[in-house]
Amino acid sequence: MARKNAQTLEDTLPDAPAAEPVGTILDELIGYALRRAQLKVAQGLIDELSSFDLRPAQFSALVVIEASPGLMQTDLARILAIEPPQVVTLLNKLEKMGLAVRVRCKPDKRSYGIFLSKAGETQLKQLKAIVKQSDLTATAALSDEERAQLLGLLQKIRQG
Amino acid sequence: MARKNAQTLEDTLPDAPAAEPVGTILDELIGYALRRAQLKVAQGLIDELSSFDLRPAQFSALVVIEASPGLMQTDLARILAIEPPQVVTLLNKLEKMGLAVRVRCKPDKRSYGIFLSKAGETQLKQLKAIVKQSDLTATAALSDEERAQLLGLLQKIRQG
DNA sequence: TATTGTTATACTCTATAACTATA
DNA sequence: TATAGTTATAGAGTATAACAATA
Repeated sequence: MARKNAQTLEDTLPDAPAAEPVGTILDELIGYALRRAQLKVAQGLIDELSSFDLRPAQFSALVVIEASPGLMQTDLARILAIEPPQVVTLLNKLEKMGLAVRVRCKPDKRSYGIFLSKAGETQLKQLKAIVKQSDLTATAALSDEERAQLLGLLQKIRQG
Repeated sequence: MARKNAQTLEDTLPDAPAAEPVGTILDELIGYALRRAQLKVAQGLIDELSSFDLRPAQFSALVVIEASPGLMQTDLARILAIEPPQVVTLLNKLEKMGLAVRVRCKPDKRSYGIFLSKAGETQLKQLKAIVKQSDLTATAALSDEERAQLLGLLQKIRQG
């Protein structure tokens, strides 16, 4: 099936296209390997979270809010490395779902404190278990030691 | 700077939000670490390629075409894990830039053979050096041995 | 009937500029 | 004047359905 072209113009062609770009510079690029691995892991997560009508970024936001209750939207934007307008959309969704709330309670009346609702706290407990399991499933080819290694290497890149 | 909220409603709050989601489940998720690392590496690459009016996917396509000259658009879609309509847009751009050509030369008259132009081959040589350097720069925090380790782990995930 | 390439379309993500209300 | 949040908008990336030409 993979041998049906390149008979006419070039008959000195290397080989039929493989299912993956093997033997090219792409194999040596961390960036390309990152993209392909991230795509795969993210897809599993997206599938899992879709049952809850949530996206990965929304889950991350819930986690960050739980860890820093009362934080401002600018904080959330900075921590998640997204832009303030994206935080607005994201929080509107979480508020509409009853998982988080904006509370106008700061000395600075321009800002809100962001908190999880009781329902949000409960939901997040369940979500964390599901997301952790999804992460393990997507990386089932790795041993626990390899996972720890990988986390360390990725964090070096992020901080370096 | 990181200590200016949470004085009113909750004074028993943990701590001011850090610059990164440290101490949460996000730190344990391969998926999250992948996303953040990929974002950083990709940004450097995008910046480098923008001088050539190219996107990362277009560079990848040039590499795959060089490795399998004469391949069909369906092959390219499968190898790069993108959808056929995206291949159309991508190839239109590469043809317009004079880097690649569609040649109607197959026994199957529905398909095209895709080839690099002479200019494309020349350009790609230069691009490969630049992209490789960008990849090394983005992962400057890693040793050569760590890079090889990381590549191996990422490919395990992709294939697993 | 199935496949190659294409068009049209839509939905998400991302980024920026401009507005408001506070400071 | 500067900042927090918001709105509007536009550009990519991604996915699907439907079509024309060919098999």
